[in-house]
This record gives sequence, structure tokens and C-alpha cells, in this order.
Amino acid sequence: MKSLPDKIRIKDIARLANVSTGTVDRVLHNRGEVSAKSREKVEKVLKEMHYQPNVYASALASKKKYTFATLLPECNEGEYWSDIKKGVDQAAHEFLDLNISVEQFFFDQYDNASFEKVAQSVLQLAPDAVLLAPIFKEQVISLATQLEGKEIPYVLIDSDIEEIHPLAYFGMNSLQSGYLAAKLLLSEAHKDTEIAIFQVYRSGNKGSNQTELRIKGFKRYIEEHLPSAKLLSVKIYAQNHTRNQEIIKDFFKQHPHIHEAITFNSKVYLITDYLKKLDISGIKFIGYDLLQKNVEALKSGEVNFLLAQRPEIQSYLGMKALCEHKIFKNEIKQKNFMPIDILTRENIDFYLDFRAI
Amino acid sequence: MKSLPDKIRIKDIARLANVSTGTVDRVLHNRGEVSAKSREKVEKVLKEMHYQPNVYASALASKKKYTFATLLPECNEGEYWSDIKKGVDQAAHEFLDLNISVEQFFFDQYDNASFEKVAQSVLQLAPDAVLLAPIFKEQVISLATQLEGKEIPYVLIDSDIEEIHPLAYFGMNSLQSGYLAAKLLLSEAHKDTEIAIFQVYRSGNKGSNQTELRIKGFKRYIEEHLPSAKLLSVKIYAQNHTRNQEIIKDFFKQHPHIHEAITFNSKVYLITDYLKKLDISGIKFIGYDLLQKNVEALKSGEVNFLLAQRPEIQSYLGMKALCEHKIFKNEIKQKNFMPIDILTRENIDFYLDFRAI
DNA sequence: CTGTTAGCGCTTTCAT
DNA sequence: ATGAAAGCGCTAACAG
Repeated sequence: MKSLPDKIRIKDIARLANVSTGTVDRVLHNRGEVSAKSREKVEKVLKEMHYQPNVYASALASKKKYTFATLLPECNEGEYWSDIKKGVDQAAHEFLDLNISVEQFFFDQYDNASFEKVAQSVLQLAPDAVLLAPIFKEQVISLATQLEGKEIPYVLIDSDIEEIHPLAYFGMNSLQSGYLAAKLLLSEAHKDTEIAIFQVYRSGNKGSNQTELRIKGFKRYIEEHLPSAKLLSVKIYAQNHTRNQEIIKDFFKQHPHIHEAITFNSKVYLITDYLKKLDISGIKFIGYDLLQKNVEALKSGEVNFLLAQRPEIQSYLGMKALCEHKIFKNEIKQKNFMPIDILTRENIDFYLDFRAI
Repeated sequence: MKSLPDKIRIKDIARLANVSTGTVDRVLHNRGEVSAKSREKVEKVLKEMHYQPNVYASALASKKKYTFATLLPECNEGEYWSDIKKGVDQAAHEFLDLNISVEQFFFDQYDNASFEKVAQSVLQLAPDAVLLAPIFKEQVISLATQLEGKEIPYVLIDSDIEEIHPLAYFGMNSLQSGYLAAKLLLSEAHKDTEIAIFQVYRSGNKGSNQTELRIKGFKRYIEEHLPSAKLLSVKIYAQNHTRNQEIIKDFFKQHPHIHEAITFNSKVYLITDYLKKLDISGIKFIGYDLLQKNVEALKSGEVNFLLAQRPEIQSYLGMKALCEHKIFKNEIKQKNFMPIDILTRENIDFYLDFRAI
């Protein structure tokens, strides 16, 4: 049971400090010249009264206009990046009344030239803040350097790059997610078990940093807990279906004792589709990300676990961080790791139904 | 790349509909008398222009004062209900500028008379909305009936009651969480395995509805997948420690083949503490809820999985729903099931570090 | 360096 | 039934 103190206003502070509201506003925002004496008086009263600005009034009165830019892969509905876009859209919607307009730029995730081109447009726009997915390391470093030169803050989502200085990073800890994947897949495995690793390639996409880290984490678990287990890599090229089917068929003919399998990018559904066609079953399988097709595979039991996070939260929080930084001048935490969510056919529906933002 | 349409205001609507802003406001809020003709014109323009009110201006101008009440178990830091309270506090903080004051009432979760007493105080306060945890079914039904009589909306959190008509429910689907617990515990178990179920009782607390549902879900999985498995219940009374240790020791002497165990309330740490003292290990163990002591047991490997949700989100969303309903007159979804989060020693830290609200 | 003042978009009261 | 106008708390331009 608590009673709220009547909220105190700038006007109250001004009266108590024997100054005008204008002066209070100036010390609140470090704007304009204020005499040391006035500043002191005001700051004292501010602290004593625990002044908290009315965010609604503040937002309403502020005349500043901001432009935020986002730089993300283009994609179709149901794919990973479309969820990321949803978070951006949601943030953009909430930002409207804060006089923030959001310009979304898209590039082809399999073509670094397209990224470079779009990066140019972003620089030309000279936005007040930028959100980007650092798919192409080299090109991102170049863009980041230029943004830093212009003192435009930017946040990274989905994967991280060490060499640059973003305002913040929002994404998963890939290494640990690989480690967890191994634990879930192998905690009850036979010590000499044979594990299949399916790697799905696509031209133009030379295995992301994220995937590498997941594999590293996966192998670390195996070194620690199952040093005599055997890892068998199977490489698949997304384009050639009949060929792939052959590869997989041969693989299982040669290795009939495989009971565990994993895919480190988000294409696990591709593999389980082949397995279904080839009538291969009884394999414990783990994959990543909640693509619609992956979810179907999870629900039908072809995949046992999906490791994921809510992509839309990553981007939403990234946008919010930019907003907090630029508009409300709040401190932003630099490394923001998403929880690693474990999904099974038993909890996936609640996960998907839940509106997290 | 999209450009935002300049936001249209009530003033614009008024001009386009040839009425005054007052009239527009009247139709927007179904307040006061408006001629059918005016109403029509305004509604037409409203729709055409996709009018979205400026929430900041609206909040600022509104003079209405609201009081929300919460009715929750009292508890100490680190316990389950302290997280619930955190969500309430967070919401209360955000509501300040909306002229909503939150009065928190607490009762003793092991004493239904204390609930009745506090319920009286709530009714006397006659708040505009209520959030409550329905621990004592009978007493809650009585309170709910009176609230419904006064047309005071209320939301239920944590567990649900069928007989009453809350504005909304926020909590876990207990049945499914029991089913999932069984799956995680037993998916690779031997078909004749013996499973220990530890039930921790406390005087005054006669096994909650929630616990019953979890057990029901757990048993359903076993019927479906392991019909010949044996379930062995062990009853423990929280108060008598030396006695309990004896009980557990005897139990494992009589049943040396137990490899899986579960606790359905949040006291799994109690049991693993006994096991540690008795030097019993190698048991796969699942529990519920992120009490600090449970987290410790998870991290040390004594517990393999914890099933949980973020309690503070439940209460935060519950409060938000009341707010959306009373202030913004939005539709509220009635059943809101939380995701069932699966925690292991590998993902718990990211889960705990993540600021979800 | 400081005080005054005109709004921001919306709600609400008061005349008409 | 409707319009005009005051004012919510804050920002920012302006005058001094």
C-alpha cells in the first residue's frame, strides 16, 4: 500500500529554486548559458525533489525531427529477415509521435556489391542513427568507419564484429548456442557415437561468422564430454536437388549408425525434407531459427529441437536503444545477448502465440 | 525506403469534415451527443485518413485519475512472488504520467483468512481495476463476483479459475508444461523405467490447482509414450528436515534403479539438497521456476532442466492489459499463455541477464 | 545570463 | 448538438 507523491513539475522546481522554468530547462538539458549559482540551486532542488520529467509532455513539446536508417537483407515473408523487419516496423510505428522517421534500406544478402551501394545511399541521407546487420564484414567495417567519422551512432544486430565501435550489439551468443546444441543432442549419446553435420551452402554466401562460432561451440562440448565421438560433415549446395538427394543417400548408406544430426544455419528443413523422401528416420536432429518450414519440421517430429531467439526483439531493442540514446540521452548497454530459446513440438505453439512486443 | 505521411491531427479531421475539434473528439470517444450526420461525416474522414491519435498529447491532456489495485502474496526477495511484484512496480512506474496510481495489497499465501481480509480492503477502495493471483479458489470467486457486480475489471495471473470472468488471464499452460517436463525427462528413458515424483507439502497449502495440472500433463505423456513406466511418489513436509532425509534415504534404498526424478512445485532445490547430503547422484532431475536456489542447483548440475517463464512479464502484461482496457479502450485477448521456457546450465545466464521489460 | 511566452495535439468545460 | 477556448507539462524562440 503506497500513496504516490503528487508529481512535481518544472514549474515547481523553478519556484523552489527562485528561477524561471526556462532556466530549469536549460540545466536539465545542458543547453545555453546558466550561471554557476543558478545551476547549483536548480540541481539541488532537482535532486531533493527527485524530479522525473513527464515523458509525454516532453515528447509532445519537442520540435526536433530525427531520421533513423536501417540496413538489412531483403527477403520474403516467412524467412528469418522478415521477422527482423517486423521489429523495425513496430519500433517505427511507436516512434511516430516522437518525430522520428525511419528509412529502411535493403540489400541482397548474397551480393556484397549491393550492400556497398546501399551503404552509399545511407551515408548520403546522413541519418541521425543507423541499425544494421553486418553480413559482409569488410564492407561493414568501411561503412562503420565513415559513420564513426560523422559521429552517427549505429547498432549491430544478429552478429557482431569486433573491429568496430557500435553503440550496442543485440544478438545471440553463437558460440554458447553451439555448445548448448551439442548438449541437447548428445547428453545421452553413446561415447563413440557418429554425428552428422549437414552444411548447406549457397553461392555468394561463404559461411557466416555466426555459423563458424556455432560449430566451434559445438565442438568444444564434444571435446569436453565425448572426445571419442566422430563428426561427419555432409556438404550440400542449395541449388541442386537431385544431386543432394544422392549425396545424402550415399552418406547414410556408408554410415548406417548415425543417430544424431545437426545443421548450423537455418536450413534444417531442407535436410529433413530429403530424409523424409528417402524414408530415413530415427535420427535425433537439431536446427536453428524459426522459419515457417523449420517449425513444420519440428511439429511433425522430424526435428527434435530448434534453437532460436525472437528476431523481431533483436531489431526492436536495437531501434529502441538508438532512440533512448538520441532522444532520452540514456546510457546504453553495449553487449546485449539474447536468451537462447529451446523449442520443441511441445512448447513451440505457446512461443509463437506470445506477443513479446 | 518509405516516407512517413505527415501525421494528421484532430484539427485536420475537423477541417475535412467541416466540424469542430470538439465534435471529432466526441465521436472518437463516444461521448456526448452528436448528430447522426456529423458522426457519419467524421467517421468517414477518420477512416479515409487512417487517423491515429497522438498518445502523448492524449495522455497529457487527460484529466481523469485512475486507481488500480493489486492483490498478491507477500514474500521475500528471491522468491517467486518477488519477481511478480517487480513487474507490477515497473508498470506502476510507467503509469505515473497516465494519472494511474497503483495500490498494492498483500496477503499470506498460506492463510486464506488473510486473503479475505485484504479483499475487503480492496473492495472498500473501489479501484478502477484489479490484478490478482487466485491462490484461494473459493475466496477469489467471492471477490470476483463482487467486482463483477461493481463492473470493476480484473485480471488473473499465474493460475486460472474457470468459474469467473476476468478481463484476461496471463500465465502458463500448466498441463502442457507437465507434458513437456515428461518429454524432456523421459524421451530417451528405458520403457520400464522407475520415476520418482517428489511432492513437497507445507501446512496451509493443500496442493495448488497448478500443480495438479502439471502432474496431469506429465502422466498423459507417460500414458502415451511409456505406459509401462513406474511412477513413485515421495511426500515431503517442508518443516521436518531430519525426517525428510530419512524418508529420502529409505526411498532410494528401496528403489536403487531410479534414474529420473521431478518436482512439480518450485521447491526442487530442497530435494537436490537432500540428495547432495546423502551423496546420491546420477539422477536426471527436472523442476520448476527460477528461484535463486533452483538456479544454483541448475548451474551445479544437480538439476538438468528448469521449466519456467518470466514471472515479472506476467504481471507487467496483466497491468498493461488493464491500462489498455481502461485508458485506451482497446480489445484485450482473454487467454494469454506464457511461453514455456526451457532452462539448462548452458542458457540460464543469458536468460537471466536479458531485460525483457 | 534569464524570464516570458507561444505552441505541441488532445481533452474538457462552457457558451451558444 | 456544436464550437471556442483554456490548459495539461514541457520545449524553444525571443526579448531583454
